[in-house]
Amino acid sequence: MTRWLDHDEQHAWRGYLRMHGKLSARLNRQLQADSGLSLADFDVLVHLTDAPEARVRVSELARSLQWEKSRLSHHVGRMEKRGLVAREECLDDGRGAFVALTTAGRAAIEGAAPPHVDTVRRLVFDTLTAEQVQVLAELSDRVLARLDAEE
Amino acid sequence: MTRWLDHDEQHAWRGYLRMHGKLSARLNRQLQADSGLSLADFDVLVHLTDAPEARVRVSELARSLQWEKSRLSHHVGRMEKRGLVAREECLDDGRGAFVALTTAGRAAIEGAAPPHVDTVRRLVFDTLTAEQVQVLAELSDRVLARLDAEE
DNA sequence: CCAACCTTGGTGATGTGTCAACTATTTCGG
DNA sequence: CCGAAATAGTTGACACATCACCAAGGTTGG
Repeated sequence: MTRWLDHDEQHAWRGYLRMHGKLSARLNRQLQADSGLSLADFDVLVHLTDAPEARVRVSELARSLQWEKSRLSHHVGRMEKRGLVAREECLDDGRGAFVALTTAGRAAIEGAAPPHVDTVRRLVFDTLTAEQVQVLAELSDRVLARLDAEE
Repeated sequence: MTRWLDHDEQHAWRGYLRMHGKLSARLNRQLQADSGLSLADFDVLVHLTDAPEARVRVSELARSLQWEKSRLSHHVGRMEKRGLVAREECLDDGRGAFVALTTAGRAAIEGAAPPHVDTVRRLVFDTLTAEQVQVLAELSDRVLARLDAEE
């Protein structure tokens, strides 16, 4: 028998969905307007700058972004066309490929990051108490663990 | 000067993004597999069943879903093609239109809701403490208020 | 060695979201 | 009343996500 959500649960669930919807829309718009990047572009570029030689194997990138490989492949194709990243072949493994940060890509992320972080801070961290942030982290980890456990 | 996120903030932020990504992907997949509906379809149908005569003006639906009108228009078009909803003209206002629930649409939502709620409960509410749920609701309201204030 | 199999990565079709431009109708100031 | 502005909704172009499938290179057991 299905147990429906009670009043408080419904409040929490609807609030969460609503917040995420509006928040991500806002962040996307701001990023797009300030730097011409989408959130997805931003994530890709962040992962590349974090890498030792600013290049990462496609499958590793997919894993750390938690993206499907085909999504990443399409996305990298579009970013490549815009000059933000470049594909490089892998000598060790003929099937493999690297995604590498270009100069333009580095410039883009360096320009995009400060206003983006400012916005996140203003909308989220300056708005919440330290305790709320703490609980958000715990709660996320917990749901993530549950998701992983159900694989 | 940009203040970067400190360690705890970064943990919370990354965790939240990761959780939302995986959670929504999972919910979408489950709903799709069980009932052939997407989360977006589901939301539309829920709002229609909540309405007095199971039909709502397009702009009101857009407002309560917090969707852009063009998104809704496209989506309704696709749902109409699948027989889940029907468009009806509005006599009071020649520009206006209603979106109405069809019999097939009602059947779809009634079949989809129980397994969906079960999944949400299992992944989220059974996993979290009552206090965490409480904080999630508060925190969502707070960020939403901040977003609204910045209009 | 080599045939079956697995892994890496890409492709095309289709559904979905966003933006800007558009049509049709209503509303309202003068 | 008339014409400008506001409102309701649609459309087309394009970015994006997902699915099913494919191609080519690697791996391994017989």
